[in-house]
Amino acid sequence: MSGAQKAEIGDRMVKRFPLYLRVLREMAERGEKFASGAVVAKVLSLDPIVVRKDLSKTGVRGTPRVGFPLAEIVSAIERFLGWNARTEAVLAGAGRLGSALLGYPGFQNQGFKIVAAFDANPKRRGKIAGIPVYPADQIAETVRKLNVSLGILTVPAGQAQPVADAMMAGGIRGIWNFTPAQLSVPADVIVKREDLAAGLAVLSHRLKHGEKSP
Amino acid sequence: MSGAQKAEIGDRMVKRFPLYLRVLREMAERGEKFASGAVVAKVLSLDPIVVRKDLSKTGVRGTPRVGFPLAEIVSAIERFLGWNARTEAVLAGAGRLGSALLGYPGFQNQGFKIVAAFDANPKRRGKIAGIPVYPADQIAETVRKLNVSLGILTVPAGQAQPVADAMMAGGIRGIWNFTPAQLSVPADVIVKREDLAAGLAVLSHRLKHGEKSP
DNA sequence: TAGATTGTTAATCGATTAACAATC
DNA sequence: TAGATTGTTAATCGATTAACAATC
Repeated sequence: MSGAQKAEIGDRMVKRFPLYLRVLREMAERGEKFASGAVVAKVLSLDPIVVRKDLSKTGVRGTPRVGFPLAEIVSAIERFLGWNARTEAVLAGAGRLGSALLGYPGFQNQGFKIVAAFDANPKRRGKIAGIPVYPADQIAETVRKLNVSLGILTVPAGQAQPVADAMMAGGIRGIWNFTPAQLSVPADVIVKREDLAAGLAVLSHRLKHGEKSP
Repeated sequence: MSGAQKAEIGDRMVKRFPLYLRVLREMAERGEKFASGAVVAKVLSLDPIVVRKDLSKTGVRGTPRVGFPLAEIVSAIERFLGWNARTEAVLAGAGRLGSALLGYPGFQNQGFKIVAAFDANPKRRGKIAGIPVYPADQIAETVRKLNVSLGILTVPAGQAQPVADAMMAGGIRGIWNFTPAQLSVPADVIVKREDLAAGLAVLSHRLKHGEKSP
């Protein structure tokens, strides 16, 4: 309530930053040097006040009538998200969804790289999209050896907890959970659930009850 | 402010219903007849007040010390989400992510079925997971013929708008957009964006700034 | 009955929106 | 200068949390 830039940063805000980053990087690629929050807001159909306020959280100051210095604001957002340093991850469950993530090219824009995968099924061993797939019983050991802090779960729901346990035994600190399972983890491990059903629920509820998009 | 059950229903609430549904269905399968909000809350690590309040929105009344009648509450939630009737969908872009969705078995629990897919690449024609893949130039025509109201976009970002346009030309009313593209659609078409980058942003921001999971 | 659980009203909290002065 | 845009403070809104009476 007194320090430099207090005011908590909520998930809603954090989720908008990748949008800003994408637009701002595009503008930088086009050779522009400054970006006004107003333009970014228009492109993303957001309220300019929101954009202004969010961008101010990066610490970068804009200049009226001109906007924010592009190079600065881009790298400030990358720092803010932790996307400046490359984060390495492992993935467990090289099924359909797992393979899709292994081959997803967008991750490199997000300072994010999957360095190893695991699967219980011997048929899925070898390499997928250039990433080696190891047996599931090597998770803890490999995670420790590679010193990876982030794990992706794309295993069947029933396997989620034991596989998460193995990852944590290897020293994983964050889990991106694509299964519907409710994980139990110690307080210092961060879990982010990615819930397809939730998105579908919002869509079908709106479709049914005739609401408009936001 | 006066009618039966007013009080707007927000996205946050809607997103919780699939969680309830999963837990409640499991309990029903185990042969139980009643479910207390308290138990559901515990299983999902939610505040019991939230669960109580959400469930009351279905219109089903619980009885103190006993809970909610399972069969009733399950079908009320299904109705609420529009998952009682089967919703048919088409998918455009049968790449890695598209194929993963085509093969995703969980959709049938969600009253949701993909009946056709499209891809510009002739190599991807035929059937994937039993679902026929047609040329991309047949989108509008096929959507109209099958009378489908929901479309899934897993095409490259650059294709998103024209493909969405084709879907809408065929009469699509809701679009589940897995691309980072910002779609422009008429007011009566509902778009739900599924944003992997947003989830990753929340996770990496927490990992970086050492916050705890909620 | 006693105790657990529901349903509902009120209080708190956080995020969005509005308003406006500062500034280039 | 005039006008657009930033930065910030205040007002509004919605969601969560707390409190408690009702009831089985």
